[in-house]
Amino acid sequence: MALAEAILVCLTDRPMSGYDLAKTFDASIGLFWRASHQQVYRELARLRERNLVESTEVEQRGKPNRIVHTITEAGEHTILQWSLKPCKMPSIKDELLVKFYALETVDIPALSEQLGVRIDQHRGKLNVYHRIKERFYDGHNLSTSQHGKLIALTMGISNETEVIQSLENALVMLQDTQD
Amino acid sequence: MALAEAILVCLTDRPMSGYDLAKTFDASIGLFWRASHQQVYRELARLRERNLVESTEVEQRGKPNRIVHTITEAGEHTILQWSLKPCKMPSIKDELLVKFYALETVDIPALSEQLGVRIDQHRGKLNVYHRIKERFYDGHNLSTSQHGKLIALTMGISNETEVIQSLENALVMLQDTQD
DNA sequence: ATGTCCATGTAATCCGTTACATGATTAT
DNA sequence: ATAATCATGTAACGGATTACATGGACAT
Repeated sequence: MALAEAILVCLTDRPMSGYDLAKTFDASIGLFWRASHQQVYRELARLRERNLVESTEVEQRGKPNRIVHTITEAGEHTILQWSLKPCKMPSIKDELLVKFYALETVDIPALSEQLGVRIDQHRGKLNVYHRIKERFYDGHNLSTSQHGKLIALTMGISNETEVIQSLENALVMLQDTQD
Repeated sequence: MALAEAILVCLTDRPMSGYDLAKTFDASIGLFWRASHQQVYRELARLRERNLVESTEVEQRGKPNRIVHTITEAGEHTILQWSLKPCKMPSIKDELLVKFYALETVDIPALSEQLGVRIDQHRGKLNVYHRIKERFYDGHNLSTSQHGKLIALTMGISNETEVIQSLENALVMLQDTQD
């Protein structure tokens, strides 16, 4: 149940609407924890019930009103308690690897193509990481929170770099099979 | 809905009981797709309804009877069709990275410890990969299916190796923060 | 005209986890 | 004695995905 905590973490930065949060889960923190807008709205309702966030409606002209959520002290306490508990290993579910596992039963040209697509997706992610790093975290005198984000980003970059290499290698190995 | 396909893939190797499959999802194919025994049993019931597997009870002495599931032609056709469709990107959910993202609000000694635990878990996985590779896939003249499994395993090994390195690096960066 | 952005949600379904339940055999 | 292994499942709950729904503003 770490979606609750991930949302609270985002709100330590600044108060946000559900819409803002959904976008955040599509970009920055979304690099480490994915969530759809439906999940975000549902979880926000729960957080409000548990008094971990406070919500106020803000009127806007020409646009729908926003409901802005602010973390409470109880919310910050929840994050600290959560930070003391051990983390689960991320659970692996990768169809592409299952297809390699089943190479005999699978269409190999189709798999090659899917490998290519996957490589492009990881290249895209790597580019995003690089751009974020250059824009926000390349200066000196980083705050603690910036430093943490930089560490996470650094892990993301080296991981994507490695994944791209090993997918490219797999593509070569796969083409060797076809001859 | 790739659990169905992952089960079918396992059954292309040989007919298996739910218990066998659960163990397989805890080891070999479980390196790329995790599933609990409850999931396996529920999905097997569905596969039987869709006529993608056939199930027969085998009597045993001194042990509970086994229900052995065999893939049908329709089941093999399902795998082939599935192999033509694009793969989803694996969805990322890593609490540890979220904690780095929230470094300001988090207990740093606790996070350090959790990093250590995580590093050990990945070292364990890497050892398992190496042992499997040495035992089963280090000879020559591999069949197509063995070749596919070797490719998947090779990706697993280089990924784990890289993850361990970047977690160790993160530990150093975290200790620099504390001074 | 068409589509995208803003902003909120509900409903249905499916997937995943945790706990419960049974009961004999074999190893320490 | 105690625990692990073999072997099957059910039940309850919670998390995630997909589709549906609304409606104005603004750009092409």
